[in-house]
Amino acid sequence: MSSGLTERRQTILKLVIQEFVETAQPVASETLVRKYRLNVSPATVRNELAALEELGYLMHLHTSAGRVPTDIGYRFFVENLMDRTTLSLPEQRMIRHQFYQVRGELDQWIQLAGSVLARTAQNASVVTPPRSADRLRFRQVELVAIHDTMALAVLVFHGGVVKQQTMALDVVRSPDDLRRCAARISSVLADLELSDVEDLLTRDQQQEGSEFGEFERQVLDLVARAMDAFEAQAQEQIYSDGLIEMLSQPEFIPALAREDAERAVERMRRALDILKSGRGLGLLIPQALASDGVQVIIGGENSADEMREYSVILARYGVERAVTGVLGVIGPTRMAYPRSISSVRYISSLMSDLLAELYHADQRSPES
Amino acid sequence: MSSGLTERRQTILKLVIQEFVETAQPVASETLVRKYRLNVSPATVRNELAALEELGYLMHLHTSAGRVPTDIGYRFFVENLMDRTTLSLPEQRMIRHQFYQVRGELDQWIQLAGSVLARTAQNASVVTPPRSADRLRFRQVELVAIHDTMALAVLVFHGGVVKQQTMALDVVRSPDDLRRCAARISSVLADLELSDVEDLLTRDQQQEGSEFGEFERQVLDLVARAMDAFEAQAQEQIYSDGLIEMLSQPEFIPALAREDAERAVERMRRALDILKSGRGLGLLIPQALASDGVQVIIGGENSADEMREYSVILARYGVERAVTGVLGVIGPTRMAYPRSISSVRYISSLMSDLLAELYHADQRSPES
DNA sequence: TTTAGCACTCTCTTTTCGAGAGTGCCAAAC
DNA sequence: GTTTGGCACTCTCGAAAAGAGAGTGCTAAA
Repeated sequence: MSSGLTERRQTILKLVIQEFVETAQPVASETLVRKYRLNVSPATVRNELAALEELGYLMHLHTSAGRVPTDIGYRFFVENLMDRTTLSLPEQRMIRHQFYQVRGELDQWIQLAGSVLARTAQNASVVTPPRSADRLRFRQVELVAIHDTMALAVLVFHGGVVKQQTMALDVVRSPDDLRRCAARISSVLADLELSDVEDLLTRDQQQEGSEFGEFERQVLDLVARAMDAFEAQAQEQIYSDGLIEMLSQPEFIPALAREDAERAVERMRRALDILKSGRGLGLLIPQALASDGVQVIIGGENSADEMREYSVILARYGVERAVTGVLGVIGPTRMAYPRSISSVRYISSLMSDLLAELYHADQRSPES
Repeated sequence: MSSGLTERRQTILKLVIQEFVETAQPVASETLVRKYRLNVSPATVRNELAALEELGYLMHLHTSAGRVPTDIGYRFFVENLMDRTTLSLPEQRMIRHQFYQVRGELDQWIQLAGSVLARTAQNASVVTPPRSADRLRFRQVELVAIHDTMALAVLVFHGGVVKQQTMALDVVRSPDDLRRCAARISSVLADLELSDVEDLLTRDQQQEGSEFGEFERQVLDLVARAMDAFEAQAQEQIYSDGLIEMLSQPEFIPALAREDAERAVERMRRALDILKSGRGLGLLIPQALASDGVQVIIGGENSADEMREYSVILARYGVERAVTGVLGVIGPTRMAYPRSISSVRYISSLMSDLLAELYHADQRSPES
């Protein structure tokens, strides 16, 4: 009978997980003894493995196969057994340098974060753009003529959000004309939210003589439409990268995953779907947005059924009370947790620092 | 002996291709007779199939399998046999409506074009953003304070290209201060290209007292850097979509593609790589940019070896002498050419019209 | 408690075999 | 001369069988 998780069993569990993560093959008692020079015989290890199985940390695919960790096993590993490493200093330096090279371009940060995460964790990555918890607030608009009957409206919102829209002009307008209109709108709408803008529009429509010229109304409509579109899609945007890295994991290679090739293909297709649609992640992201530190969700711990074979590692980044986003790694449960976690931790703190600079908050994160 | 491509042989070739495109299975003589109610016996059809094979239009995987089209067969089909259809009017209307809904947002056009192409052709799509053949020309800059020590620079270039950059401020600056600086820079750099900007910078550096203040120089540097970055990445940007659609084709499903599952997976991985890296497309796109009409590249006609099993359908879109891009469909050679081609043709002409409006060119494309 | 020995189980691979599909060819029919 | 029925031939595909190998679980001894 099992008498709990003794020291030695923990050691063996740790070795099984490390070995399995490395080789993607069920781990046999003899392999452990040989590879890690344990001072006991395979038979002893077998007894311990059987105990670990009974305790729920390992499982057996069939009688004559080695052991494979369960979700519970991984969980225990992540919480208690794992070496808490950080990325090596040269790696950190290289990553910081890459971010430096795209300084000033927030869009690029997101892409870069995704690509770095994917490369270091050798799995897929997800990044949501930094978002303010507040509603979008208007700041100013610039109107630039592209040619006689077409203008570009550059809308700037609080928090540095910029949106551009082209608009048709009913009549030819001089640059001065445009500038004057932009200035007027900018001052009228300054600091307003979408609902305020809409109120203003309906109020103006109801009274007899409109306060605004026809063109000004056109611009106002455009602003309202742009804000609406932005808020509508704000929640859903998830940038992802590293598909190829993830699909290079043995789980997706029938020759290595000892199983029906059929299933490997089906799995591939599903993984694609998860990343493209964000289904299965939907709940996790708001959750991560509301939590501190690095979240690790292992396999079936995730409520979404199609995610039962995947683990997700997420961390919030950004500046609290100003803008926050989520970034993380997603891959098969057989994942190099220490490396993935440290990578997520590092990138999130780096991004937080970068954003803090931008938002002038001097609350540097502990790491970095 | 074969005596050329008689009428009947052409009919049969057409049927074989249609049947194969539909079912993804080698086509047998009896199937043709039964399904298309030919008034000849299977034996006659077999003779014709043998002749078509000798002429190079069909091939045989092994003795007792039906016929499959060769690249040459597809080529002849596309040039001579294919029904030249267009998308149905309801489809056209729906697509136009979708574009209308994102009017004014060029970035969205590109995404939408990709998604529509992928859906109608049930294959992957590629779209390059519209680019001017000319170098980037500066138009104006706006500086907006994000907070005391951070500003957002919105750079507007000719042709409606907008780029945003954040920049750190060494000292606190008032909105007026920023506006004045932006105005100065805007007028100094107006209509200049990258090389001009760089010249101006070095020239200013060489003379004793700089013409610009320290802050102004900082903004100038930023402009130069942004223009450089833009031009560097301008060529390479390829947006792609429809991966899932393509990978749902039988070629990627081992159960349906009668062959080693191993190979299907490998093929999947390669397809991914092609779309992500754009390798194998590299040459095709500049080529399409220099050609009129819809380009069809079938299988091995493409010089890139990894593309031997794929066909690419490309068309240029945009306004000649102003901005042009390329869009198209990519998928297995067994592709619904009529539909894909008409879809590429329609979307490219639609995008051309939209851009023409933007660029005030009244050269509407023939279709649409 | 540990360990050696060994039977047992299950998978994975290879081989074999038969069924089925479809062709190619020949000789007769039109 | 073209078309067609008949039929042998070829090759694939799937199922079944057999053998090898891996690893366990159990037992009994150290």
